[in-house]
Amino acid sequence: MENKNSLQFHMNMGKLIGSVHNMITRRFVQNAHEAGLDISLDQWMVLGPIHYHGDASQKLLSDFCFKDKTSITRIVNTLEKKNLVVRVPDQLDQRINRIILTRAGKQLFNDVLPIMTKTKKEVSRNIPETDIEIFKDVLTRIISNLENV
Amino acid sequence: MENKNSLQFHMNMGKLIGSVHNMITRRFVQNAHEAGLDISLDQWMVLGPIHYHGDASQKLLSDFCFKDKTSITRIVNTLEKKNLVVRVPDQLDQRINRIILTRAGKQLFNDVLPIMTKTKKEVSRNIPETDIEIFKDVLTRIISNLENV
DNA sequence: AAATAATAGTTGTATATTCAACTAATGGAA
DNA sequence: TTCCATTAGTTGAATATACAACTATTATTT
Repeated sequence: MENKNSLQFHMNMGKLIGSVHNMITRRFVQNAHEAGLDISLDQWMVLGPIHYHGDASQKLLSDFCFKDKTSITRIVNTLEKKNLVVRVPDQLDQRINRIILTRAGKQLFNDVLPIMTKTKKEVSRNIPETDIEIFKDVLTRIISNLENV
Repeated sequence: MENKNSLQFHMNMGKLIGSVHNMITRRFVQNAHEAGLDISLDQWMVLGPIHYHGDASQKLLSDFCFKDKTSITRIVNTLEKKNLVVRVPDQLDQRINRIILTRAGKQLFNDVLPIMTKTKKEVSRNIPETDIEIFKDVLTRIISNLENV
């Protein structure tokens, strides 16, 4: 583990991304927990679009979040169990579920916003804004490299 | 979903990193599968250090992979079930498991190396090397921002 | 030497992810 | 209009993650 090869392995991009992803997830949950809020980062990633859209279908959430429809099904299950959202069948197309925030869901959304801001600040501390921009740009390029193949 | 706020949400860093992480994981597994190999990215991330170190403890793997010791326990379980590694109790400290590659494990390691290279190439296609360097640097900085708090 | 603290791993519980296979509803083509 | 393909969502099985609580072993302290 002490030679050059191992260091190179250590710095592998996939591993770095995975580690950072896990760390951000953990930090977000911790910050939320300290504020007395019970929500995971993935639940938040789905709750956000539900809030902005108003009556998103699960398909839309799936596309928007780059998550499998299965994942959306299960996250919406969890949110529904917590009484944060409800599934309402679409009037015109019976295949579609419209996901609607409950009052508690709206409340939680507003409570979590500052947690998100705090987490973002902790994550990007001491990193130049220009590097953050390049960082996001690379992420976006990787997504388009892997998206439709 | 069509206004400025939603776009901003869409471009959220945590979400981007999560999406990219999932996409790379999926692509790696697909590439391995096409080559007739059955291994996940996380299994590979643990198998690599086992190979380089020779007789790594689970604690070392945990530190090295930025994964919880629980995760290591379970990934090693999986690798053991597949007869890729064995747990050997340390002679001096009975608390420690030494994780050793089997012949099949060494074989798989060598078979997977080109898959890793291929995946890396697909991921970083059309992205300038200088941007990749900044990208990795930002990832490393985020890790140190979140590591010991 | 005996009590206590620290370390290495495991197990239980809850959440998240993917793929494949499935149901149900919609839309188009013969 | 009937058959067929597509679309939206669910379910099952396998893998991965974190935290808390646990056992067993080693190290430290009094």
